[in-house]
Amino acid sequence: MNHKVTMRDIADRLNISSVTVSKALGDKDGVSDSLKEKIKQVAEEMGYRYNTAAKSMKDGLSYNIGVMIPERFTGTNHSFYFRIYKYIAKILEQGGYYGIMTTLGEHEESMLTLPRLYYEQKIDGLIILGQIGKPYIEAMQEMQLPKIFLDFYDEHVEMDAVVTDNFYGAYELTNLLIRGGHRDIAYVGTLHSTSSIQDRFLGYYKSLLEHRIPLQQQWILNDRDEDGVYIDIQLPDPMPSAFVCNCDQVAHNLINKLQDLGYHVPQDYSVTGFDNDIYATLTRPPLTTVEVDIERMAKLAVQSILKKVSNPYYTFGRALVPGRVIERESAIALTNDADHQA
Amino acid sequence: MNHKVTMRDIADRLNISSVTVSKALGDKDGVSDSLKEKIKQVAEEMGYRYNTAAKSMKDGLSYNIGVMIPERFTGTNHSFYFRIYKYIAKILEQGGYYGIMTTLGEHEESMLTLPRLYYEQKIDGLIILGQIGKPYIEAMQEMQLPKIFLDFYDEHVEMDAVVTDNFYGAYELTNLLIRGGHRDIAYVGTLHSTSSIQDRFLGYYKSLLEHRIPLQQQWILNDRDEDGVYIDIQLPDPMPSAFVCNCDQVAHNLINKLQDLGYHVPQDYSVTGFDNDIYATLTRPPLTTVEVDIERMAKLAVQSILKKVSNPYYTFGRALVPGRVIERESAIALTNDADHQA
DNA sequence: CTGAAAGCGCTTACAG
DNA sequence: CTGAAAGCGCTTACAG
Repeated sequence: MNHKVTMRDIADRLNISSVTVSKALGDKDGVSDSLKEKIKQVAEEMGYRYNTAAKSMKDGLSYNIGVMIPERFTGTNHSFYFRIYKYIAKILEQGGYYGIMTTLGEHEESMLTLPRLYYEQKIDGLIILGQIGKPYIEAMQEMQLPKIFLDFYDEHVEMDAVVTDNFYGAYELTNLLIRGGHRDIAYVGTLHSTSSIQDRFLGYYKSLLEHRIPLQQQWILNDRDEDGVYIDIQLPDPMPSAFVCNCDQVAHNLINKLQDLGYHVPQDYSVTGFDNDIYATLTRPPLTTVEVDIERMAKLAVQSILKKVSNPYYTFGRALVPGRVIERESAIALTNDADHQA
Repeated sequence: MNHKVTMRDIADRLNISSVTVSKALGDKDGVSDSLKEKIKQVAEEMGYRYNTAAKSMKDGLSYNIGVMIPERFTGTNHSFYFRIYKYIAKILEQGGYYGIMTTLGEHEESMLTLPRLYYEQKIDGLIILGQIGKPYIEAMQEMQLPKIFLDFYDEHVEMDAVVTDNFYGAYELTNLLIRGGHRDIAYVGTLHSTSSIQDRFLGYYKSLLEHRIPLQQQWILNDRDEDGVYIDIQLPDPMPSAFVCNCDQVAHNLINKLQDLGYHVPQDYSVTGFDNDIYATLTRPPLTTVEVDIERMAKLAVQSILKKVSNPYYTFGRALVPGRVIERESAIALTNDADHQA
């Protein structure tokens, strides 16, 4: 491996100063074009590679952004996390930054342990990807570091957040069902679990309100426990004609359960999902759902955090990324002759 | 943000030198216990955070390991990549390192563009996670950097690799089918696509050989094209009684296809997968498959790359991580009365 | 257009 | 046990 080539080595070879080499390689003014060319050429020849650590020390920036993913919620949705992290990493790289992912274990979350990344000044900003508990959110406030929430938010703390427009997506989905003649529509999701579940519920509720359909408490079905672990969904009695599920995976679980009981989807019951993730196309029938624009969320999150890095006073509140309803086969219009009371 | 607290600030506050602070905080010898305690306390009070960049410059190490994932293959298997990357990141962190993921786009792969991470000395080592093309593998040889392959290998280059014991896993799975009375067994996977597909095929073949069952060329079925994109699987005529698929997703696709044609799995045909990923439990019936020990692969990969960082001459060749056969419902013993010729 | 000096925050080797 | 000096590789501000 020999000794690594530095600007000084290039300078020595050309009998010039390292300052000039620095200027040339950084395409700064103050070097004649001919010398600049020569320097770049020699740098190439000698296999010079820029030393980021030196730059980092100079300007006190690591050029890394942390992405913290709470372990509690990754259990279910690997594909979403992988895809969005991939975009985040790629977009950061285009901006001269790199992403460092860290998972927040349940133990660290409950002990309010801040990430090592922070204590080692490894990062200039932090994207928190996925819902974390309030105590931890509060503990994080002491971190002297720009940070944003991605894919969730918390009203009790003034933190910038980038989220899908969950409210509007669920509203549109419910409207679609109502246009299809459904009036008995259940919502599947534990309301206090995450901001997404809550906002999707409210979109569903808004649609009911607009169509003057009363909200039935017994048609709000829990899908997970306090820890976000899926539970067996208790079917209500009487049954609705359609189920608006808070995510594709839950729609998948529900459809499996209905099918196991001998029902047919969508003939007996219409079911909708949310996210358009792997479950949307895997489920049979494939799900009518809302596609989350993962790439745009990643891009907005990266742009926002980088803006906050260069200006710590920059805030934007809550940025909504619109989704898109995708109609597949798990939901159909209600036919007049069918009677859906169990 | 004020000015960031440095060791010098702590030293000034206590009227000592920064050397002593460095020793105390690094738990080195040469500071009295009482002073050491005092220094740590003041550091805490002042909100001191260690500056990794300075250390990096000092010893020429970034304390980052790159993880390169070729984009060409991530399309299919997000869950695997997410899980293994999560483990890699976690285990690196335990070793005082951080992971930086970078995807290798198809364009970069064909243009033989080396990752920016390398040119910026951002990493001390590189884990290449997922099959890449030979030309790129060769281009990578010029990188002065410890690197290992994870989840694949290439015979033509002497590179260390950590892989599942694909050969043995497929061998055991095929043995299981043969013990169940199957003798007409097809293999599903495009042989020249990846080392995993090839090795799993060879395990299948070894099992046939041991049981003196001739290999039938028409029972080796392609599942993807040159670019790794899944193709429609052409069913052979005559049909076998069982299919050994090179991965769970392909088993999933095959089962769907068989079911669409009106066949029943496993009553009409037994089908096995490989990986025990999300498809294994999603598919109906759930798949008999081989569980890949992702955590152990990640751990071994991290240990190996860190060993190579501290000693560039360390090599270990090809490390095999054993898998584990999991019997579910997609494969059953052949009953005597059934006749499986189409 | 070119370069000597200083400094970013730490650590190592050495002197007291 | 404590600290002054030097250096890691770059860049910025200033002088020539």
